[in-house]
Amino acid sequence: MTTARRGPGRPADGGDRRAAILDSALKLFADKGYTGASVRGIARGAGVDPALVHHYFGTKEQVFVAAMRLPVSPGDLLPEVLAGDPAQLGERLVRMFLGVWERPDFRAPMLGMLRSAMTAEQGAAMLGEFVGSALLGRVAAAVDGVGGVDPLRVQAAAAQLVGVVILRHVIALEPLASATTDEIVALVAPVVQFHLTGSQLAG
Amino acid sequence: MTTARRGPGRPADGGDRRAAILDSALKLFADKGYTGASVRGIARGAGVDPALVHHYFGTKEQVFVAAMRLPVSPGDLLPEVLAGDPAQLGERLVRMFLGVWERPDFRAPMLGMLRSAMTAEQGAAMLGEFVGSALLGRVAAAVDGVGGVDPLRVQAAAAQLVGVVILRHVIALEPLASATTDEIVALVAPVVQFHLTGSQLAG
DNA sequence: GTCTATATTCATCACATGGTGAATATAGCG
DNA sequence: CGCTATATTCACCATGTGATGAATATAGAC
Repeated sequence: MTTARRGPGRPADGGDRRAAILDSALKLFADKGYTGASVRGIARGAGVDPALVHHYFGTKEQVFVAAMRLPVSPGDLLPEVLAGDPAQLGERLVRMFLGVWERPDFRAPMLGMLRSAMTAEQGAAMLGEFVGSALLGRVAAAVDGVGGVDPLRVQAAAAQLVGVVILRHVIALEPLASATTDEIVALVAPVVQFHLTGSQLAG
Repeated sequence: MTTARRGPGRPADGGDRRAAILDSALKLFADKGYTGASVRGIARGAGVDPALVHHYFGTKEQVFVAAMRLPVSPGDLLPEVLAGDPAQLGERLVRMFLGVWERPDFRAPMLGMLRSAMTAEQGAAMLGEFVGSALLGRVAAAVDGVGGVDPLRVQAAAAQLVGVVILRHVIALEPLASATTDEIVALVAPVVQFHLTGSQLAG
């Protein structure tokens, strides 16, 4: 029996170590944020020497940006939401937002960025600026045709959504954490619609 | 000139080192969360040897609980909010909540707890349980007299408030971060009222 | 004035962190 | 075959971390 080699040198089996490292990094960054996750922990999770992490990605920061790549740029999802009857804008937005957070390939990196933004004060600014201009700005501009909406109103809508995600996916507060998407849409879509368009809100 | 002593032994001047440590700890925990703040950093901020921190408080965790003490228990503020015309419940709640976050003696510890809860997964559970049962539960029970409100609705209201605080005080997203309390109340109070009582919401 | 309690620092431990450079083994090309 | 590029680990380094125990100086009680 040829016992599995363990030591320096290229191994005979070509398991994809690089992918394993990315997986492990993704999970750890999502769970503990940037500072909470360690290169050694990532390596351990991938069953690999810490130096290999540096070999592939360079610095820890580069591991982070590599692991946080989203499968689709968030901005690319917006047109689909913004097109259509403005009276259902709120619902479409909430549905897309919650849906994206249900997909593991989105949720993990977004959790990582969110958790990191809460601590690494520099990351907070970056994320804030991105979300603020790249996403909220486009929503604001698209809502009203010409004038757009008061940015404060858009941010109030964003706050409602961010709050739901934090209570649901970070704090895991019950029953919110186990509610269905439809239940949450029913509660939150009218609020978002109200914030964005000032519509009446029926209970 | 009697140069200020520097070295071991009790100093002649009796500056309140203990309070200085608590101050420094509060600021650091608020800025960086539990794991991000270090005992050495706290000591440095207080102009003091790290061992003195341990001398006074024992472990880092005990420093944390000592520093996170709020001037008033949040539950004690609730009765004032819950009493009065139910039609203005949302506004009273939002006003109190935002007001509390403007007071530095509240904001610093709450930021510390929030930032820590986002990382130290154990802290998230604790905070979630406390907020969930001690606060939201009482609001839910008080709103409708007998039956109370669907907890999901209460948590949707909480999400709106939490989201505002995070965008305003953690991410510091403009213009939300610089908006006046009254502006935010105008936007958010109707939403909270809607969530809690299902009232109509006029734009 | 002596004695004890307390405030403060120093020296140190054991361990984790991010990172580097060299060693070693395999793959793949000529 | 030989040569080079690559994958992988090993052995370190400098620094930061929470924590402990001893040393030293003052305060306050008797």
